[in-house]
Amino acid sequence: MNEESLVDLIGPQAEDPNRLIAQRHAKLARLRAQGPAFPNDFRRDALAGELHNRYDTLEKDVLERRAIPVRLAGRLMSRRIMGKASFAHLQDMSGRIQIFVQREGIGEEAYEFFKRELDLGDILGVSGRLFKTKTGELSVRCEQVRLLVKSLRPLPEKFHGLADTETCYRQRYLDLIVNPETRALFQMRSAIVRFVRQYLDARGYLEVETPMMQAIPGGAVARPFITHHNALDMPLFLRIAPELYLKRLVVGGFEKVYELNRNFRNEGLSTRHNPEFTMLEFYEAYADYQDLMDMTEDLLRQLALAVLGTTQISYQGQTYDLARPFARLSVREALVRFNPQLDSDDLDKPEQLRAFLERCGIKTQGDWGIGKLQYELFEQTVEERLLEPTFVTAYPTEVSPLARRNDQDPQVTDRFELFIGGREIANGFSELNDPEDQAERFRAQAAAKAAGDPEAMYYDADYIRALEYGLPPTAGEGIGIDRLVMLFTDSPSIRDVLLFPHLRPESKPSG
RNA sequence: GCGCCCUUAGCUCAGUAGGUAGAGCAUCUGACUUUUAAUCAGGUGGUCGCUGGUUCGAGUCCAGCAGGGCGCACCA
Repeated sequence: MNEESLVDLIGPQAEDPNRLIAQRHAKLARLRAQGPAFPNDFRRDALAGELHNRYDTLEKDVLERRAIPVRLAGRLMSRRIMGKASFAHLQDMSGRIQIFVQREGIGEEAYEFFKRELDLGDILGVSGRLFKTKTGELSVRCEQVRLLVKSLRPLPEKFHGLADTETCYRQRYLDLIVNPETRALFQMRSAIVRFVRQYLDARGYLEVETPMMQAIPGGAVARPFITHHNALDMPLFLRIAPELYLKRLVVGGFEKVYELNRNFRNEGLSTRHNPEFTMLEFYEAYADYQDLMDMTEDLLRQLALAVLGTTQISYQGQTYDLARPFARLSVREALVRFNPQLDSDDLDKPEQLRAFLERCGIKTQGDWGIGKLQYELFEQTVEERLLEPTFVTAYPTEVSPLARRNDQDPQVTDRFELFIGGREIANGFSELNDPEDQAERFRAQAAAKAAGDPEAMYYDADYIRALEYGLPPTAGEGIGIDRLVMLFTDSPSIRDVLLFPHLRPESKPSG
């Protein structure tokens, strides 16, 4: 092409510093000159993946005889031009299929257009008939090829794909176009979420939606995001958990409820933390934490079978078999087992326990009670070593402000956490439904907040009022969906399982 | 917030000892009617993240900044 006509056609865009983009702008300008450049009148009647499923096994000559007509649309992902015939691959939501374009088949003018004006990344609509090449690949012998959308930016390389992690996160659409593993991962995520919903629905649970914007953030120990409602001129908090609302619904008579949606916590980012993340919480009346452990074990087993086809899951080089019964042990047992130097009697002696923590290099605070000390020691010395699926039970009441006290030992709660691969996957407990006990624990939390702990809970008077009407004996549980997906997709970072993970803003979009 | 590492063509990556920028793919020109990382011949393409410093000379050495990755801390 000559440079004069290029500037005439498209003006300043011809000066795009990127020559590849400028060339495509020029092609689009020529297209505009001939009519609507972004048509929306092409209709397809087939998908690449479905055609493979149906016809890959059909004999070459049978396929040739039947001459099955198809209309397909998709993105041009590869192209091999050999004189008067060309092969290319179209990619749609279901996969890829090869198209065969001949001058003989679509006419001289259309073939020249195909050779001259199309680029990788363009979106095409084609019609033709199915056939198999001499190497046996199911393909479409095109009778028509239409350009539906001109792609103005070149795609990443066809062979290596897109490898730059930052670009994958910032421009996930590109990652999805060129990296089939990324597509597969997010399809897997969707399958996991779908299965979880079906599992709970089949057991009579009601899916509900409770407020994401709360006047009093509750249900977890974490810092909230704060926003402001203009008309009401009041602060609102993005929820850190739906827990207190879900239990209000159990008070209201929805005896099995769940919510699977986003929580927001104003804390650091890491390979395991994103400011917004997806949590499943479910509550069942007339059940206890033991019932939930059994159910969780079954859920994960069924889930693995459904989405992976096996109970064996591989995570970062380790294999775990979910078919084997999950280990169960108490916080106390775990502390003793993983801290052989620890005298188990010292677990109940604040001074000795604090000294032990300090010897382990764990910084303690003066207002920590025995429960907090035990919990910190557990987090620092046990959690990451719980590789095989393990339920840990009997968490200290001091660190479990919403959980029911154990009848034999009120210093601990009827609570469990599930660990797999050293990561917390689930947290559940028999719910505290004694309104007076709950009010007392809220007061302790509110005191801690007043004393400067930004993560301590607020006193939620309406929640206490709800409990005063009577919360049935109930068990509830939260499962971090992102971490579950990480586990099931062998992903080392939470960003790999979030379509659009949180990143600092780009200084200026480029490329 | 702290520590370590990374940033070179549209993409994937090289870049020696400080001496003025390379490959493959993509793109452009030409050849080619069953290719599939098509092939063959020829060409274009760079603010080496940004700013400053050292030096006769910096992609390379130093400092600051930005973005990213990993770890720590906080947390799920």
